[in-house]
Amino acid sequence: MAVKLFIVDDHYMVIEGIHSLLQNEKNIDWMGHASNASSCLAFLQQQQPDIILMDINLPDISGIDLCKTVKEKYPAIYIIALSTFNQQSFIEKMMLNGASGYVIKNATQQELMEAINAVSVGKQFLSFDAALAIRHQDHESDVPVITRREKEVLYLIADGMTNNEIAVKLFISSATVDTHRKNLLAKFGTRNTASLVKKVMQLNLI
Amino acid sequence: MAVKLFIVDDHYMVIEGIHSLLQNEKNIDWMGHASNASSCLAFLQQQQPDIILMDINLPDISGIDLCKTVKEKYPAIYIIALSTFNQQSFIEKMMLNGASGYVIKNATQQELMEAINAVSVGKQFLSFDAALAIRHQDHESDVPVITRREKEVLYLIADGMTNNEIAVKLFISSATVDTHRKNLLAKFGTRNTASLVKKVMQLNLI
DNA sequence: TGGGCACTCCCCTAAAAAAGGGATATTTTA
DNA sequence: TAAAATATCCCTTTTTTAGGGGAGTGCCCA
Repeated sequence: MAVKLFIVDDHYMVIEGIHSLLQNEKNIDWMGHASNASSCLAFLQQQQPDIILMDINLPDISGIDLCKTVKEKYPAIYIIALSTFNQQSFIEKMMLNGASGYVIKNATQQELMEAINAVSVGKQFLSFDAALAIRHQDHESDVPVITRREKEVLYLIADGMTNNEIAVKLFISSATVDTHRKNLLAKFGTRNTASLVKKVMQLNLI
Repeated sequence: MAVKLFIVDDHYMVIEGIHSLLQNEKNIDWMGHASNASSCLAFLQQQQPDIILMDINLPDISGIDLCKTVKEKYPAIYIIALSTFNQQSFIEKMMLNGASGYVIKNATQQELMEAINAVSVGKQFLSFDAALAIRHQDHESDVPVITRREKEVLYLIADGMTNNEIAVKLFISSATVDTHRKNLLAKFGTRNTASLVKKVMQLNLI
């Protein structure tokens, strides 16, 4: 039985490329494509594919959020994330939000078919390059647990405010802000504000 | 006479998409593709196409630099930049480096052919969406122009190094590093390191 | 009910950065 | 070639951080 496939990607050339790669596959039933999240959701109200190939970068809502929404409304649909090399950090979130696999946009026809076949029977598929990327990420970026107050202070630090300014804003002493700042540096294992902000941005906490 | 076309893009799906879009065009002579800058340059030593469709994001050298190199060595080759929506800021640089046009990766077959036809007779082609995009960019996210040295210093600052450490690393005085730091703060319109790093990360310069 | 945690505040010193200023080579480029 | 941009260096002063330390209060929960 053919797998009903739908694609969400804002790049027409990518859609055309995938279409071209899969046009000779007999067990693929090409249902069409959407170029943004909202038209994808509109389509799903009419028909449901078995598998959605979903880009992470979409013009309206991010693929990460769209993935979550789709899985909540249609748990039976399997989602394969489509990603670029530079987006490894998002892939984990995509998987957490219910994606069953991901392939990188320069995957070959063979790799793409492997992914579709694996996912269509309920397995997970992680493309080799991306799996490598995630492993890298795993042992160098364990997100520390920070408290509510620390997070507040962190945001204000990243906005360029000094301890004194933050103290005024939060109605606390600048000594307290300093303590929070020290704890943040310790928790993130960073030496100074610059590396703290960089790390926090990389972890997408801001 | 057929236009000899070559493609440089690191995403196989995009190449396949373009190939598929153009396969029925009689006046296109598909010469092949490269997935990075160095294999593109290697190819050009053997054969020269009339037009290169060149992605801006390449794994080794940026398309912007590759464009410059190619135009210096082979001025007769016309280059059309391939871009994503988010990369409007680079397009201008691409044009400055000798590109004759650009199309966005979700261009239709018709748009792509218009671009190729225009460029092959020496005209410029600016895709509508991208032209709009450039106008948008102008007033909402002006990425400041920073020098090579400033960029080096910026990276090291974001890595948490102090002026002294950077000075040792770059074999310059810490006073010089301080000057670069001041210029960076001024150019990005930020008050301190924290907001500088945040802004730079947001602009995807790191 | 007592330990753990979050939040608050304070002390100290040394280091670093921010914010002014100015100056002089060198390299690019128009 | 001359102007412009870039890279280099130095000065002062003030503000801010970093890195130690300790310490009290309130809250949750085992």
